[in-house]
Amino acid sequence: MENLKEQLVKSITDIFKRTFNTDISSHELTFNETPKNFVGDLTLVVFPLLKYTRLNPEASAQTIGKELAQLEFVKDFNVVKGFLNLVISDDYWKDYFIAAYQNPNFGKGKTKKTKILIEYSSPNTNKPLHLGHIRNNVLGYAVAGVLKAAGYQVNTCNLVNDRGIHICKSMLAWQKSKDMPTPESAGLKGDKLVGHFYVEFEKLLQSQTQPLLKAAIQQDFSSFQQADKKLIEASVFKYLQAEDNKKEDLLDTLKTHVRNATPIMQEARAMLQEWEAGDEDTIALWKKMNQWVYDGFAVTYNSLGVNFDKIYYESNTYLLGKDIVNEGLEKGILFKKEDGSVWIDLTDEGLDQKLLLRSDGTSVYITQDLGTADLRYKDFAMDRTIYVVGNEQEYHFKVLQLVLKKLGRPYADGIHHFSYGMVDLPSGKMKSREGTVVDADDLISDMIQTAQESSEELGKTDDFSSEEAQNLYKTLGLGALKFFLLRVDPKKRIMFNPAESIDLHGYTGPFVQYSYARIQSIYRRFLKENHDLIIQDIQDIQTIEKELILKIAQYPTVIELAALDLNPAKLIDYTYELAKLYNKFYSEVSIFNESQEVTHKRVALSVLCGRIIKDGFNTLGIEVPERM
RNA sequence: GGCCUCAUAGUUCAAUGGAUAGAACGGAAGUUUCCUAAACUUUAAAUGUAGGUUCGAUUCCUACUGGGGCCA
Repeated sequence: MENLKEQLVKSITDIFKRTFNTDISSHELTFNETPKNFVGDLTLVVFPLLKYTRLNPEASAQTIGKELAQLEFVKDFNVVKGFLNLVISDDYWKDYFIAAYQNPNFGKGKTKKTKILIEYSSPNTNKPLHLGHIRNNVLGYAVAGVLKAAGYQVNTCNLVNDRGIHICKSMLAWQKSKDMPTPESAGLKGDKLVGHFYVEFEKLLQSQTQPLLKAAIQQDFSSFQQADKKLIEASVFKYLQAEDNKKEDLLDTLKTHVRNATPIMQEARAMLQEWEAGDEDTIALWKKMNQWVYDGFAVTYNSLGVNFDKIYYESNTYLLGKDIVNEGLEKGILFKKEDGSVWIDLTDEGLDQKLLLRSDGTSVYITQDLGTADLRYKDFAMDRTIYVVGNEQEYHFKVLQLVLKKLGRPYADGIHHFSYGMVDLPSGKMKSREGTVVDADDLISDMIQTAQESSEELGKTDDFSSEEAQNLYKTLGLGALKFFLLRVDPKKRIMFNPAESIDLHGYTGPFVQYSYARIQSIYRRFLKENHDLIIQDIQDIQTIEKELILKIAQYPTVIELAALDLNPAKLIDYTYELAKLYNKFYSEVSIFNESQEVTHKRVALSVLCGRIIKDGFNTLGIEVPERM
């Protein structure tokens, strides 16, 4: 198909040079697939070329069409308004099909030198993974797969946020618990156990905040420490004086200040300082609890089938970030305020001033990201870095890239924030405090369960061994889940309704998987009755077969475009269209009980469709079943 | 307050500025002596409002309305 378009572009450029005496560039030529209701395979849009032809649309199209009809593979053409529809000869499609069938790398892009590093997943270690993380992981894996398929040199990494106040909160709550349980003693996955104590901390914090807040609003500040008093007094004053419509926001601010002033928060901050100072007991506890979390994450990652070439830990990179901040100060790119905090001024870039190091010298998120960025470049020397991170952090990444640019980092221009939309519930955003978070492990097992119920109801697995059946349920359940997450444009938000389980019919993973299983069934039967598949003596191709070949011919372009746009949804959509068209083919024609030539041709066509479905799905991290 | 983003059938999603806006679910009506009916066929149903740019706008620009987010 690409080849075909290239040849057409070349011919048309020639025609314009010869007939109209102008040079036109290839990007002025737009080819579309001819819509169903018109005759043809490919359509050239002539409107943009009128300025060169100085003829009306019909005449222009006619002129070009007559010339193109000279080409061997252009069988016929017709003109409708400004659209030139080209009919490509059946021989061309037949040859294309045979070549594609014989090419084991069909669809793959040419090997490219560009090295790309993709960071995805990047969890915090204080809570278990939820549906939002699943979207991140599935997208990260799929983007990596698509880029590999397009020929890039791809590595993946995971940056684990393993240090900070949030971890200390879980640690502190655990210490305060009566029995200080382990995952074994509690019978819980490690990440769930640590997450449980994070929630416990929040409860404790809440119980300390409420009375203090009440007192503060009644202007009783006796329980606050001297250091907090000023800020809270001011905050209360503002709140009491505000007009009604601003009260809610100001109350939130006040609440935050009060939360920070509670004894429990002070304890947590003290623990973080001990950690940073390298206190042995604190470090030991931190290591123990993080290990529980990693063991838990490993289970979830394994179910999802994702993996990484390298895992970075912020505890190893945050100090590097501080060095970089110092470097920036020396170079005069950053500046220090009176209180000792370090900032960058980005007002010239249309942003504002941004904090890079707190007055007490502790690092903020971006400090660590600077350190990680340098370290990664040492490790991979990549041309492009793709950060798979939610769109709530767009501002953060703008700043990160600008800071690195100002510091003259060679990799700064290659940074790309792959900004994906949040997963929303009908009630709005997932909020852990309100208990509306959809847990990753729960959702995965729900999906597998749903697939099992559906399969059993249809009696599909009656003759399966129990291991085979379990594998199928997993393939289908995860296929449905991943397809559901990948089918939407990554930039857009996804709506997930926990009350309805993810569909297994229609525009879904199992639909495509079903087509694949059918194809395998056909191929198995064919192999029982035949030795070799002979495609050399194909005579002619029927309409539905040609439709399939045209769809097949789009595959390389789809891979290329999906990589260019970093959009796996394009590949998802394509696999669905191919499967749908195959199902139509399957119901319209019979494959066996035909002449040998026809049977071989249709089996080969089936096998090629199956190969593309499998290849496309595997690229996206989705499995296909041999039977279902 | 400043900045970013989204708005398409009842619902969830598509549509490099191109022809009569596609799918899926849900609704209505059909298909099984034949390779897997988790399928196939037919059918009803949508571009938030008002302007502008263009041969042509769901797409680009401006304002408005209504969601979501970020910064302090």
